[in-house]
Amino acid sequence: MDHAGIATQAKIDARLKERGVSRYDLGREKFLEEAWAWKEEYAEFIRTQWEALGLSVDYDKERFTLDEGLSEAVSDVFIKLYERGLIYRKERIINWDVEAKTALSNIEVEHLEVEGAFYYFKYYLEDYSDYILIATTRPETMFADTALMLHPEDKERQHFVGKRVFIPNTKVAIPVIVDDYVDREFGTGAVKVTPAHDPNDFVIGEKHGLAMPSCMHEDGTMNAMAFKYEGMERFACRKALVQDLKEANLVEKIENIVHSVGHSERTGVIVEPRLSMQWFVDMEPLAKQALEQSTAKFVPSRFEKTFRHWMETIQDWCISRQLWWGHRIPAYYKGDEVYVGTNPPAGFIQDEDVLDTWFSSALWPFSTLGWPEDSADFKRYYPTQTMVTGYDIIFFWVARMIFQALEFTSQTPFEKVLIHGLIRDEKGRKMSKSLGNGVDPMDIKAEYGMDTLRYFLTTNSAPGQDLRFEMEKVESSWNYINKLWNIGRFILMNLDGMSAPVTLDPKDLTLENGWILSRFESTLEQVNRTYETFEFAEAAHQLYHFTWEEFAAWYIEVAKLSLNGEDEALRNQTQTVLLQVFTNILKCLHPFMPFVTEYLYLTLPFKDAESIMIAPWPKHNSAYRNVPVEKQFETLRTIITQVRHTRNAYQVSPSKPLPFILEADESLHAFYNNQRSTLMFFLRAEALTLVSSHLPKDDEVSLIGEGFKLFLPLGSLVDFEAEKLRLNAELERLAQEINRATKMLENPQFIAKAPAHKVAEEKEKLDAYHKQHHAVKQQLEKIA
RNA sequence: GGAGGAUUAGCUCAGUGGGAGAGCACUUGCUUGACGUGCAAGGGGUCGAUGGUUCGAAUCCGUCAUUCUCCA
Repeated sequence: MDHAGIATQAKIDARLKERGVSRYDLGREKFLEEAWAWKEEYAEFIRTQWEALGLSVDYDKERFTLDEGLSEAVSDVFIKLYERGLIYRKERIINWDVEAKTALSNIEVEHLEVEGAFYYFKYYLEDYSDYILIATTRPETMFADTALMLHPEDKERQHFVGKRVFIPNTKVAIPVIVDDYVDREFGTGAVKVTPAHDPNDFVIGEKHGLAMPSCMHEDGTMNAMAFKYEGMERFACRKALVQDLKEANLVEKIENIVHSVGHSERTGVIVEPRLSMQWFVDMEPLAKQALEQSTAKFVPSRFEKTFRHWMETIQDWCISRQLWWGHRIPAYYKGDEVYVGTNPPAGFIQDEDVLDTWFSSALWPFSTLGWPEDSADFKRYYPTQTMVTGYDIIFFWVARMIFQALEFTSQTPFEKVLIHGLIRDEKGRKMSKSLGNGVDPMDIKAEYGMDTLRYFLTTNSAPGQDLRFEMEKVESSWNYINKLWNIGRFILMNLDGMSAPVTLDPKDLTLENGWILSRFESTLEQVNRTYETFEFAEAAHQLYHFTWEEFAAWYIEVAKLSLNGEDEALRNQTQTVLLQVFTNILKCLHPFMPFVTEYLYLTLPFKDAESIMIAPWPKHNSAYRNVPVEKQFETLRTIITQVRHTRNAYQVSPSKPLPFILEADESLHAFYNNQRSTLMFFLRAEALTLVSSHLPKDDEVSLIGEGFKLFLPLGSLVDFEAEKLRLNAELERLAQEINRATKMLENPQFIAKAPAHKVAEEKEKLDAYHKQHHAVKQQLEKIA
């Protein structure tokens, strides 16, 4: 956890306000006591959430950025950077948050388009003989103007140079100077210089040795320089001032514009550029080093560009904050003397300010492991493997961790950076407090359980892509978990008479047992591969499909026959397969839904560990891979599906027993006889006649596939003409397929350039299509 | 001004060189001994437009359009 300097201090200030006191009444020491109490309270709250989320982290290694060890690391790094000349203290224009009353770094400022105006004011010469027109968007800063500036080649207005003009409606006169910094094309071609209120003007001010007064207090109200406006809030002052100048006929015009204005990411207020003394990190050498030496691999890789571009255009980092909650800067002053270190000489007083929270977060990968001590954890775990965070945190955290790690440990702190998207609301909007469209994970937990939320989040997110919160998908996740639950229930209800798992010899497996074990092998392969590459949604999709469409919809249904049968050996084999495959599914799903998988795992008998959390990951067993068996089972599936389809199309009840005639090559009769009971059950057959050739009749529907022709005597239900149309349509479809494959295979370029296995694949397909086409054609001829 | 996403079924989104996929919604049927939170069978898409690379492009490259985000 980090100490979230500004946010936390704001919370505590608010709490104190309720009690009618301010932090200044309390004093720094008492205030920090309050802050620590607040921290303890919220840390406990966060821990409760980690637990609720089922985070499988090493809870013993919890750290806090203000812990003693981490604080030492911060101090150490500050001092070393100072000694290396990479930290300096200077007066600069920084981004000032008038509400939090502290400096911010550049990236804590959010630029928003807002409606504003260009105000054109008249700056009269001291003798009122003429005036210079100046356009400004921030009238209220004019009291701190210290010069007007013209371009050296501005011939028309050369007579102003060297004279003085009045700040409008005041008796304050400022000089007119020249500098080719002025853009003659922009605005009125003349600018006012307000060094303490604008970064560009500050540079000019330094160059020309101008005074740098500020006309505002730190809370954004006007000071004595603003005369009658003293004490007014800056924007109230702007309004009153413009009104007064209008009345004094000092406003030429007002042009409404939309422009980009910096807002504090912390408090939302408009940031005030303010001249003040702050500590900075000199970024150029650190950024250069990071760009040259970082070996961190971003996933998805395009974020590497984001990182590099930011590093290439980086500005110095303002690290001091005018707060009490944080790491106090280890710098001490006595008059003009500065001491940076841990043992200040007598009479030196420590800097009042603290460091940016991110300054300490940047050290996280190594400070949490005991650095700067050469600790056992540091030796063992550093550098780390994977950093996981959102793309909005790349600048704040990832980039800073990388350059600090390279500077202080000479290593990239992690191998990979996994970047995820943000969760948006149902309408695709960013969740925010002001819109009130946030979703509390604990609400979802209360209604659907945490597994549902986790599964929804992980399976609906593509790498680096935002995710829309959708209740339908949450429900769909919940349905899936319910399905798993019911599968578990079914298995438990069907383990009667099982004393122990039996050895599964691939040679002795029933067709369905061989099929599901083979299918699990290829599923596991995909799951392992996609987990490795962080494609979690893909891994989950594979498991979802396997669980629902293959294991539940087909395997379990077929397995019911042996489970309810008389053959004990067969039953035990099936029970073992059921248990083995289901346990493996649970293990593979455990990272997505830890709670329900653990519960089901513990409920099952013959488990291989005390908890699924420490159970071994499913192992590959290539002996189970069996492509011929998969093909055979596919044939059964095709036959059953086609019959179901036909019943549906002819509106024959799914349960009405029918006689079937199955025509197949002699070589396949053994197989079909073997599967006779399965076929008869799923076809709801009153009879199944196996023949080598069959002469079809008018009242039969014929279903033709690879390796079979199936005839259903549906009697008067059969519309002879409709059947012909259907078969012709089938013929047409097959002809198209043949055409496509033939064209490919006749293309010499394809044969020459395509990979051999693709060519072989197409040949196989073409072969199969030819056979089916022939069979359907024959059928049509026979019935015609 | 610079950079990067997105554009695929009615909706929300995956897929990223070899015959268009999911969830939800929709249509038809089902008191099937785990599950109606379900079961079975379906319908629905010239993958934003255009040019190119390739034997082959939704997928790679160029241009344009619409839209979102980040940086300045």
